[in-house]
Amino acid sequence: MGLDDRKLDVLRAIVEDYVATQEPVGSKTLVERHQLGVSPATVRNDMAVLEEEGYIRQPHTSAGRVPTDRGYRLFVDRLSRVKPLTPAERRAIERFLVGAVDLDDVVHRTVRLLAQLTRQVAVVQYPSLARSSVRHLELVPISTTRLMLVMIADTGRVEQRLVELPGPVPADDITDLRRLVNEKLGGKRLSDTPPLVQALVEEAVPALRPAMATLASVLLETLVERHEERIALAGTANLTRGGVLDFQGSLRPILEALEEEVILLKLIGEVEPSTLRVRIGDENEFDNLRLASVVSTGYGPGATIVGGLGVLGPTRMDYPGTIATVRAVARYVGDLLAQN
Amino acid sequence: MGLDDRKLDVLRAIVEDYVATQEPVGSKTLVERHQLGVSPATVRNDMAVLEEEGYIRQPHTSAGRVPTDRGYRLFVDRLSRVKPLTPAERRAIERFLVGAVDLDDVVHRTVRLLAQLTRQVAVVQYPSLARSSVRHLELVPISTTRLMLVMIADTGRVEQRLVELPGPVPADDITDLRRLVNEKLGGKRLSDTPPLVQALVEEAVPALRPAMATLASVLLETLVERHEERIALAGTANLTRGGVLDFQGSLRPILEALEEEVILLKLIGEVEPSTLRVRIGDENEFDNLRLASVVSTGYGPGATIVGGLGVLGPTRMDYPGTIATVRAVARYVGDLLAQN
DNA sequence: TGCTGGCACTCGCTACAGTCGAGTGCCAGC
DNA sequence: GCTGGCACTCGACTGTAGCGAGTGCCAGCA
Repeated sequence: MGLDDRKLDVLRAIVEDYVATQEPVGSKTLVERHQLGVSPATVRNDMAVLEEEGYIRQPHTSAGRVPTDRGYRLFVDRLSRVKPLTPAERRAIERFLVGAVDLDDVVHRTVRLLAQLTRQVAVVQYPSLARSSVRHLELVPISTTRLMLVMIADTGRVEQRLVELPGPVPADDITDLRRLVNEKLGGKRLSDTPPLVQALVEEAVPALRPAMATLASVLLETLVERHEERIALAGTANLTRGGVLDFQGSLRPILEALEEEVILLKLIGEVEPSTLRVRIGDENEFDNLRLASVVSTGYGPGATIVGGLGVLGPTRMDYPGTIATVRAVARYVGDLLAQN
Repeated sequence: MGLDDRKLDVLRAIVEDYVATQEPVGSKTLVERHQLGVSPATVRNDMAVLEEEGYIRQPHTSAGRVPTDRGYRLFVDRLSRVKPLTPAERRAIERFLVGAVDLDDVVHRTVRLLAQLTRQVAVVQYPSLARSSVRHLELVPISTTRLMLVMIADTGRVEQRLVELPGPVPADDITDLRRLVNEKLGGKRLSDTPPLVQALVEEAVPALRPAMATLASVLLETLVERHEERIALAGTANLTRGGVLDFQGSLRPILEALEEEVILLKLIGEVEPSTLRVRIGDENEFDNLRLASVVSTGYGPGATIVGGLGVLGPTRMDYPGTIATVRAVARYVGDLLAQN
């Protein structure tokens, strides 16, 4: 059962060659291109074992071998050697990210950078509101019964919602409301706020309670429960690299998945601290992504994580390179956020 | 040279059949499906003339005819009959757009609705800042040398930028700054503001001039000149309908074009009042879109136009249906904006 | 003059047969 | 346990043939 070192070498060689050439790789070309020190026949025997164990397969009887999802998994877990970024890549990252004026700017630059470096589809989640705390809440009167609630989070995230008040509220009262919400919610994590928000209503003077109740419900419903996450996407054109071969000729399921924020969030949003996740083909919980792999990680200032980012591509991707790039970009973005 | 009525009927029939079936249409099937009142041989003669004039062409010698870009153009201009929306479609529009709480919400719902109804790629431009006026400018202190500038436009558009002040500014002075900018810019069109913004600096008391100058430059550079437009996109998966036939099998150029905001803005952003534009294949100024058609129009409350929206699809698209849908959605969105 | 039926022709599509060659599995021998 | 040799498989490619949708042209007719 156990795969000896040479069999693992063979698997690694198969993965590397197939990723590079997109063509099923045979025993002869394998020994030509890699220093395996044995003959094609020996390699064939090893291949037979690898196939039996489910790490590689033959597209047709008289063709070379192709890695299976399971083969890529083993490759990623135990065989791939770390591929450090080239100096050019490091410079590209720095040059791309300095000069970002704004969280929006940071996110957009990051997603384009990732897409460009990995030549794949890149996805970046804005810092999650649930992981942010309130820096400031601003109430801007629009008319006597309408105001704009603007929330600024410590992560730089800014969200606004129109609030339709139950009745006219004079300017002085708005000031009171503003003071109260900032006093009670300022510095608090949004995920901890629901009880605090409820309490707010009780603490308001009776005259302000209806207005505060509306404000509270807007805060709870729209900022915390719904729509709270945002996503940026770039590089969809990269799906067409590698011709019709990847994704079995139909981009449709992939493009459909990319349109669903919910799916994207699941892909890159579930982040444990300092972990990088690789999901290969079937390991994805969405059927549409059976032919794709996702490399994702969390990012944030210092050790805390405020959001996720990652890339999506064909299972036949350069895992070591992609992993290195995703990790590096996440670190740079984290540093950038820490500076603010 | 002139095309008599029957030849135009033949062209119309060819376009309609080809759009419906995706297959080159021959003289025999044409007379079977349409009441042309003449024999296939006659139709063939007409087709020969239409081909000579460049309205249709033969993919290969022994195939049926296919409309050229020029043929579609004639069809759109003179032959297509208006196709009213079905009640179901009207209902879908209403159901989809009511309950939008927010400009962001309106735009997102609109773009998804358009994509769904037309089954094509939909593009919606946020209300242009250049066509909006300032409702309110809010300055929210973040630290002593930093503040968040939040601009609320009458179109509902909200933009914010971080402003790095040249030195510490006390809270009272912030209040003065806020009052001043609102006094001078409130109600003004952003496209008219550059001279006003310059004047602002002179009108500030000397102590506030440096801060005001920074503020002014942020206002000018980031709100007016750069990044001022935003775009929402949906329905890219629809590009894969019609299999490999449309777009000659390569979505790449299309996807690349869709990633460039500049291109999208050119496509749907250049709007003259109450005009609907159809650009067919070669008529597009971007090479990447040689195989695509774009149907776009402006929208806005009442007669004014604040932005553009439209759809992009294969040249072989249902022009009458698409045109009707785009027009209807634009009107509904305009009404929605007028209510606010 | 304009429409029509008839007819020969074109040419892409499909099916089929044959060849080639990359790649395999297996086996005997070292 | 590795190796060379060998028979075998099967996809890719090529060439041929028949089919059929569709055409252009022409003579005849209203």
